[in-house]
Amino acid sequence: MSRTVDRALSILPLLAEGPADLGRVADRLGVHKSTALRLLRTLHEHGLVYRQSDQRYRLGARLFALAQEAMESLDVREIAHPHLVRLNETCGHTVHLAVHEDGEVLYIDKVDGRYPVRMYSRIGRPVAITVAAVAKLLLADLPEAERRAVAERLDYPMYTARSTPNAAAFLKELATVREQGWATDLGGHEESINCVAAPVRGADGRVVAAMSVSAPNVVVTADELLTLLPLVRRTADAISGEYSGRTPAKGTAE
Amino acid sequence: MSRTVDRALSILPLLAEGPADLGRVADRLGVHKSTALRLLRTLHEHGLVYRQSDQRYRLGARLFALAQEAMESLDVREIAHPHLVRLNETCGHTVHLAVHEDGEVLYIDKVDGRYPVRMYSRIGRPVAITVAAVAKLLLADLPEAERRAVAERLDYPMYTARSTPNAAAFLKELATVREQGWATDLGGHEESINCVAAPVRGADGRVVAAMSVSAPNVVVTADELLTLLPLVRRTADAISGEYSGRTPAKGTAE
DNA sequence: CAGGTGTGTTGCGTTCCTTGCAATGGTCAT
DNA sequence: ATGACCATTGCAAGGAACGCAACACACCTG
Repeated sequence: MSRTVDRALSILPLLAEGPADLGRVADRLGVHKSTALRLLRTLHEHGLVYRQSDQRYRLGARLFALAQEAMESLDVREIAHPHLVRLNETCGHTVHLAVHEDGEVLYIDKVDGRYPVRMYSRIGRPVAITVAAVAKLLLADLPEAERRAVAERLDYPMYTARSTPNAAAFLKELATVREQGWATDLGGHEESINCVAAPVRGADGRVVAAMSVSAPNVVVTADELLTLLPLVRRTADAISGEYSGRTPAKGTAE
Repeated sequence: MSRTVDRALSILPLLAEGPADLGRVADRLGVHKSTALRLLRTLHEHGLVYRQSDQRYRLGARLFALAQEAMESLDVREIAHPHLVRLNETCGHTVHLAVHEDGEVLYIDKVDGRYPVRMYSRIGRPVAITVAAVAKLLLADLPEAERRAVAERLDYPMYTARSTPNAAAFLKELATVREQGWATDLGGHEESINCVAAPVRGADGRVVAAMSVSAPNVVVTADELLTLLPLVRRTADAISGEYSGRTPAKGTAE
């Protein structure tokens, strides 16, 4: 909507790929160097980009601080965290918490399990939206029309043979998930990794977040992992209760 | 330098304080609502702000992803992490890693200790720059003129009775730190917490990062903590060696 | 139900800011 | 020294962002 701002902001993802010098930024933006320079300077003044000693530009410090503050204002995360830790201590597996935002699903918390899980998941990173159990839960809760719109818009990469192949299959899966109130990902992202997930709901019953437990095949089979479902659901419900103000949170004085 | 971009970027810290509606944003920026709307829309398109269900604006998802990627491109962090973990396992205390950027010092990694340390430190958060041991090391390495300039510009909040009171005292402390090649914070931030820190240096000898070990008085006295200094320095040196490419990093296959 | 107040949103003319060019200044090789 | 390459500056012209005012909409309130 605003060309100048639009260009300036386009610099950020560009720099996220790695440091770049002025010429490179100008080229990638398709603008004159002097233009790029002024944009970079403005970004620099706000601390969003940093000029390293070799004069190239990098993403800057303020970005961390902003992300940090944004993260903290997500109160689901604060509330859920101790529950995730407890669940992790009980079952030993990796636990994730994710939210939906503007057609993206992203992890906002993670507690690593005992067993190394080769998962490409990091806090703040977008989720493999077509296959992840948490994504299914979050999207399944959208109103019919929006769900359909999102499903049509997505790509369906075949990470494995069991990945969701297309929009139709995805919508069908979402219907199931919506029905049963929980979701799984059985080797749909990484061949050897299974997940089971449950929704966190707000006071109005809408799904505000989703949590999952992930474990590699070599440690527990999919069937064994499914036996954890009741525990996962109970944990999610506990978070829901606390989040919607029904349960008064015990001993979480921070 | 670019008014439009400048205004747009000013919205981000504003929203970091918490969600705000259009009117509020316009007021705080000192612009007309229609202007604020266009800026917010542009930010929204780039995913930097998110419009929540009550129509108010919040910081958005892309911010996390960007911060995440920025973090990953900091290769000191990658290299240092296993060393921090090892150090933490050895001594059991909380370990921090910090860098300097444009007059700010911020934590880029942290490994929590066994003993709960009531420290207001988070990854991505600015450090209490006038008292933190890591900050002293990073600033002590600046050229004389710049060091002086930064010192004059700072505020000197008295967190405790032992906080650095003013620029003169700070510069004196920096001189000492520069001389001895390590730094401490003995109750200068939190009455009951002591830290000891050592610098990580690049191939050219300049300080690129600093790491510290922090522990509460009730667990170890300041004197006891100081006995860890050789270990901390050795760890920092190991990171330095690996970072500057002298030591080939052992068994860190990702 | 009419009328008011608080929103967010749109169209448009004017102005000022952004743009790209060309020229300058620096730095590093050869 | 010389040339290549990069960042940086001043400037004139064109376009885009600005603020205004009017509209749309929801929510109270009498």
